[in-house]
Amino acid sequence: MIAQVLLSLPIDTAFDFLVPETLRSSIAVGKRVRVRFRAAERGGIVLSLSEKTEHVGELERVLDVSKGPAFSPEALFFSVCVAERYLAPLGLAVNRMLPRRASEEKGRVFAVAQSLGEVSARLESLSRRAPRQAAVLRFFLTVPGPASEREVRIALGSVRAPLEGLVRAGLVREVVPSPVCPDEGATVPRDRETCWADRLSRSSRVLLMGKDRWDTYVELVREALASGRRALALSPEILLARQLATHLRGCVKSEVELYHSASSESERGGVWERARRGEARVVVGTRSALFLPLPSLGLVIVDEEQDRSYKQEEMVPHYHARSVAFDRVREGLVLYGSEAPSLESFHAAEAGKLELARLASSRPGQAIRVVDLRKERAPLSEPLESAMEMVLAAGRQVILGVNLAGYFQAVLCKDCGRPLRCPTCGVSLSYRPGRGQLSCYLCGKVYPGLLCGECGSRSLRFVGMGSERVEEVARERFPKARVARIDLETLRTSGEERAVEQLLRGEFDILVATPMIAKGQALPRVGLVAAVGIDALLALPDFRAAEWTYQYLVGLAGRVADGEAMVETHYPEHYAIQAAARGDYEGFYRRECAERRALSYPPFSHLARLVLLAKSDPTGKRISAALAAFDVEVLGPSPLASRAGHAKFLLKGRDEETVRAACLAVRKELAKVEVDLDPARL
DNA sequence: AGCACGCCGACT
DNA sequence: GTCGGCGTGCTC
Repeated sequence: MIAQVLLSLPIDTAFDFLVPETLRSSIAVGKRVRVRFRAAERGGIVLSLSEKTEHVGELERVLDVSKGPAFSPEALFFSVCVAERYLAPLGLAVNRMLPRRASEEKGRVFAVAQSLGEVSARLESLSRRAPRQAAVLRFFLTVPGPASEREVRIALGSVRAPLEGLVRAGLVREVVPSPVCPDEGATVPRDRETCWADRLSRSSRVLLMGKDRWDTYVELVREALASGRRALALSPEILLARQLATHLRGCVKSEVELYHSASSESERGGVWERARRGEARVVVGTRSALFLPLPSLGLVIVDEEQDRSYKQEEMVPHYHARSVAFDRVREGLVLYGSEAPSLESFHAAEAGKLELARLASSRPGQAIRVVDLRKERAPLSEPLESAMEMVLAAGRQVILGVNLAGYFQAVLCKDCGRPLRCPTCGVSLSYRPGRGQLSCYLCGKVYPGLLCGECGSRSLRFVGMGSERVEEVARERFPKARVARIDLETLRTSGEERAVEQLLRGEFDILVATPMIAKGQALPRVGLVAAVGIDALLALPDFRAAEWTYQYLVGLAGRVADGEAMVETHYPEHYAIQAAARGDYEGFYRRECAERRALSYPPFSHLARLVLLAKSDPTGKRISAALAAFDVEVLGPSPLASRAGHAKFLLKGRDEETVRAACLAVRKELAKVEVDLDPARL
């Protein structure tokens, strides 16, 4: 027997290895194996098994078959398709999707059996009476979803007795994976105008527009479970995934698993294996959850489908979860949800590639009041300040959405005019007023001395409003209000859990937040949201800047259920702001389509972004020459801000296939070229 | 990836 | 003359 193995190397080809007699019963397609390759031991994944080999010469033998997480053949096939579609080296890409370790889940699995309120109420008395039980209970509160006895034991030592005690007290219950779906027979409302049951049974792709989409998700998940199939819901980021998982847990009887990149390797491995064994029926996660080996998957939800986080930028494969989700299920429903869809998706709906469904029950879009900053002071204009006063006086909350973290949005050199950037990250430097120094918020590097890195000038201009500065201004103007701030930095220091808790419990009067706040459910105690400093977003050098602006404003306004939304801008006439103010998606869509069509940008073309790393071709001559044979428009080479000395190209082509072929030709000509098909930003 | 091989520029 | 950079090819 011979195994074709994809090694975790940046290579496309699989290599043949001999399967020894002793491993024949344990080896299978999708399993992780160890092999000897080039006199070193390496890991790999079994792509296929056969009796023959094309290889001339001796074959090495498979050394070991892992007992840890493995692909199902179907999930492996999907992963290979994604890697190929995005021109990623198969070996690396596929190996990356499979978690390395799984918590050895021998033994029983338990979960909290009562509501959070009930548990916390009982926790206090338990702490005095039975401290071990209290410790175990606290452990369950810190982990998302159920935990095995072994996991608890690793954290707390021997826990057999306290666990039994908690089960007797009814606070914790054992989770028994049953072959029968627990939601079978659950009543499903069928009086909706759209009959989702039909859509689940055949293959459909739907774009669902509107607010309050979570009710529909619940209905669909129940429906999928009732027909004995699995459901997967994707969120653009961990925070939202966690909230959606909590919501679903309260609504469906099945366990809801959470899967994302911040979970530990063994947690991910645990979910992966429960998925493969068919025990995980509902999974909520970020984009990587798409590769879970869920058998008979009947429903994939892509919530906030317009979000850029669905694109994997930092690692290969540079896949777009929204695009590949389309092909994740054969028989079943892929549902894209958004209140302000991406142009690509709405265009697909117009072209008949997606069915369009609108939530009739949905509340109308929140109107947004536009404040003209040419007549008002920033960041807190007079209309905004008086609205804040009223809302605060009524005991309700205010959210100020700022586009950038840090103090100022940029520091410019007065002499050479350039914005000061971090040489390694390419992003604008932030100014720390307390310490009087410049630092990079991405890598954290501090640049001593207030001077321009390019020309050495000491005369600098500080422009725009970062979240820290807005926070400071808010504190000055409203000294009695509790002012909180959420951005990457506060999340890092306080931990996500606490930040979200604080947000939901509402321990603030004024919350200053970066765009991460501009998605998710409405917050009941919020009476006013305001977009402050939106102009920097509108001015971004990316053809999607207007789309992002529209989506940001709609998302931010969506956080207020009953109250007011405002936007401050120097450019109130801009169509993105005007359309967002009216809640007029289609008005925005038509206008934006005209812009995109004129310059043939997506959805009227397909793009690829090439980054030239080879030193032998610094001007990109060879690339330009290789591209000449293809029907693609080539923009560039242009210098890459994030990596000094490198150049980038942008390719535009009529269809994805043409662009991919052109990229392939470039890589054949010059190996050291990074290819990003379908980039989410330029 | 990591290593061997082979090709051209500046150096004890 | 070579040392060494980098680009290319190969690995079961």
